[in-house]
Amino acid sequence: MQPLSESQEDYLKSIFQLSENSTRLVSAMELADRMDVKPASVTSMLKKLAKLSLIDYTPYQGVALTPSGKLVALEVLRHHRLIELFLTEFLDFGWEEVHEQAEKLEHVISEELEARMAEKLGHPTHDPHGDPIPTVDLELPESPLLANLLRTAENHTGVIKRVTSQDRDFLNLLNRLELNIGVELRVISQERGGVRIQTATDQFLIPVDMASKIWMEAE
Amino acid sequence: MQPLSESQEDYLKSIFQLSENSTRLVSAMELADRMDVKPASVTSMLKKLAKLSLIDYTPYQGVALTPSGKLVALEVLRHHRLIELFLTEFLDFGWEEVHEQAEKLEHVISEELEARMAEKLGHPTHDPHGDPIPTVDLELPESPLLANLLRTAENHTGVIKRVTSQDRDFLNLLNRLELNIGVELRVISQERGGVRIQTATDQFLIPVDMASKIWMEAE
DNA sequence: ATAAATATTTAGACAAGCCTAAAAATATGC
DNA sequence: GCATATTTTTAGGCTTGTCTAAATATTTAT
Repeated sequence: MQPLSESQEDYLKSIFQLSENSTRLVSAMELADRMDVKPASVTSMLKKLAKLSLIDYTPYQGVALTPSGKLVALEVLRHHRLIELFLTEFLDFGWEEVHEQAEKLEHVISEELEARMAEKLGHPTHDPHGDPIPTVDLELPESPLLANLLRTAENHTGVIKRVTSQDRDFLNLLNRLELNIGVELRVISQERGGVRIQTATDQFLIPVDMASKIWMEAE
Repeated sequence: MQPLSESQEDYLKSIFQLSENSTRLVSAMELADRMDVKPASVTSMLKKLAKLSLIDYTPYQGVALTPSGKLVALEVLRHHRLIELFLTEFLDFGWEEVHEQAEKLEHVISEELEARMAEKLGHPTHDPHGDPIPTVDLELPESPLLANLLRTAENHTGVIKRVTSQDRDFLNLLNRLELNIGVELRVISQERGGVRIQTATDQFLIPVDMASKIWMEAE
């Protein structure tokens, strides 16, 4: 198999992530939005990826990864997440800074460099945002079942396990609130405006759209 | 100034390196050879770089960097050499492995990542091959005067300070001969076939084309 | 069920960076 | 100094990945 372009890798990665939590097909619009590209561009790339048997593409219906397309996506994701963790662990970057760097680096690191980073990091299973890192065999590691903060029972105490956003401003906000991966908090109440929580030092009402990005270990 | 493409950066870096040890202009052929591209492609890129005021280009004569073109070249070179050193120091790569990785990474690391690597490395002045690393102000550090092994006096004892080749096979050969940066050797004799040297453990006749890549601190 | 709205695809264009082939300029050898 | 060889440029073409505008398909709402 010939090497894929960075753009092709990005499309496959996006298709994977858009379909990760469902079995439905991914639409052209979704891809266009996420990749910040016009729908017409998506269509033309989808035709190419289909010709390479990396996706199953039904015009007007949507797209799904084939097994080999999924492997490519997982490989890129492994690079991305190892890089993010490496940058935080060895170069003192904050979790809010590493996504942008990783977006570029993920396409240019060799398998050898991937392997060395994994080794130095002790073959980690999760990146600084709590996202699972595909194994060297390109399987997603078993993650404990997580529950969204919006669905965490009142009075339950738990630990933040994952934050599903790469938005710098949002992550910066969480930094200032000391709401990082591993932090323990208690849900005081679920309210129409969001989730009222108690941390070691403070009480906050976390607005719905913020809370929806925060995941706790399931009870 | 808008961001340059990887290709443009590569051209500027090559022009810099081809003209580093002389004041003469760089020819299109030289560039085509070094960049593994046809001369016609060089011409068309030179026109673009000239329009951006990154080079002074006289058709049929050759090309030289302008001050701003030189800054770009030094920036890329700084990235390249910091990356090489980082890979050897922190990820256990050999000096023969790092050039290829750095060729790709040099174009995609942020200024922030450059700064963190420099800091972790203690603001180094030379890379694993003994090549000088441009400072953060984009000036080449003062290097002690070096003498080519071919021009090192018989019976002189000195230390290998620089190897001006990135060829994997050549560097691998030097590894097996234990002829690395910092190794002390004595020149037994300059011969028509090369340089006969004495290391801690062995005697070798280093062929001319190998010796010409090896540099010793000047006497 | 059909009209209106939305999503998708097609058609055609463009920029970058490469190519080949041919023309033009420069350099070399006798 | 002229003929030949070499180098460089021009002209035109190709691929990748994007775009806009228009055509077509699908979905939604009445």
